[in-house]
Amino acid sequence: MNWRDILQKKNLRCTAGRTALLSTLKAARHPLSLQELLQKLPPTTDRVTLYRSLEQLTKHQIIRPVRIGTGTRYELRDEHDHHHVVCTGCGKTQDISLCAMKSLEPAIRKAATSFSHISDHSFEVFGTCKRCAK
Amino acid sequence: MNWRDILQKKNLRCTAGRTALLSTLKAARHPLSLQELLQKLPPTTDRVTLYRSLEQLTKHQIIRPVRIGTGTRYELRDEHDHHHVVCTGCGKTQDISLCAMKSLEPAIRKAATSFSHISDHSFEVFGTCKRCAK
DNA sequence: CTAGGTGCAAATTATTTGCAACAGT
DNA sequence: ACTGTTGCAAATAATTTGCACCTAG
Repeated sequence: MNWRDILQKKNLRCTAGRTALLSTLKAARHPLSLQELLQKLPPTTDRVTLYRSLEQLTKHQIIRPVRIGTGTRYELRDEHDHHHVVCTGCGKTQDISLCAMKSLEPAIRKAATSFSHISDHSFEVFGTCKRCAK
Repeated sequence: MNWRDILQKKNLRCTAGRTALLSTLKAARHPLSLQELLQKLPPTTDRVTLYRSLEQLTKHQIIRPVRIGTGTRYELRDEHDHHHVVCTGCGKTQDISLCAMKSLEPAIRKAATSFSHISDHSFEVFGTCKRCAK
């Protein structure tokens, strides 16, 4: 499935900026901050447009904000069977291919008594990478 | 153990501002944003001082930043056997008294091959509260 | 054609920094 | 006293808003 189809399915227009953004996120294989995106995307990319694209794509569940350290980063939402380990020293992240929700979901649904339904979750693990530990 | 002891143990000075901040976080029983803190703390509280206090207390592991929705909120770090369910509609949070790390830790340590050690984690669940679902 | 998107300017808001005065131990 | 903390002013950076123009469908 290409970007065009994904966008159209949500009634979003397929523009050059958006496909560039999505491809960049895809290529990165780990969450990118606004800053990082501005660096990787063509220099003509407008800050404000990027803000708005991220907002739209997030709202339509195509990407997901991941809150790491101080800032927010974004990743494609398609593969959510993994989480991240983040180095508190240098910010480097490594994927871990397990999903916290898989095992915990039943208990959480039972515990979240004042909630009507659960839609998403975020799980980040923090530590020190071998490089920073030296 | 009172705030004075906790602060002194970390070589931090026990000031009125800090104890007020800690007591407020304690009383809230759920993570508070900078905004919320400014509201709850005495009106003389300085924004900048609050930023710096939060930074210090975070660095010394007395409090912990929790990234929810758009912003960052803070909570005491003492009881970490719970997580939060956050309503994406109104921001309301409910505690769930289970710890994601308990069951997942062994698998995570094994998977995080490029990490020297794991220090912390954050786990947030998003959903819609019954009120917003209507 | 026409509603959704974009780009630029400008307003807001959030966060950081420098420095002199102050307070805890 | 000595050093960490605070408060204020001011610089920076981040995010939002308005509006005219553009473009995918």
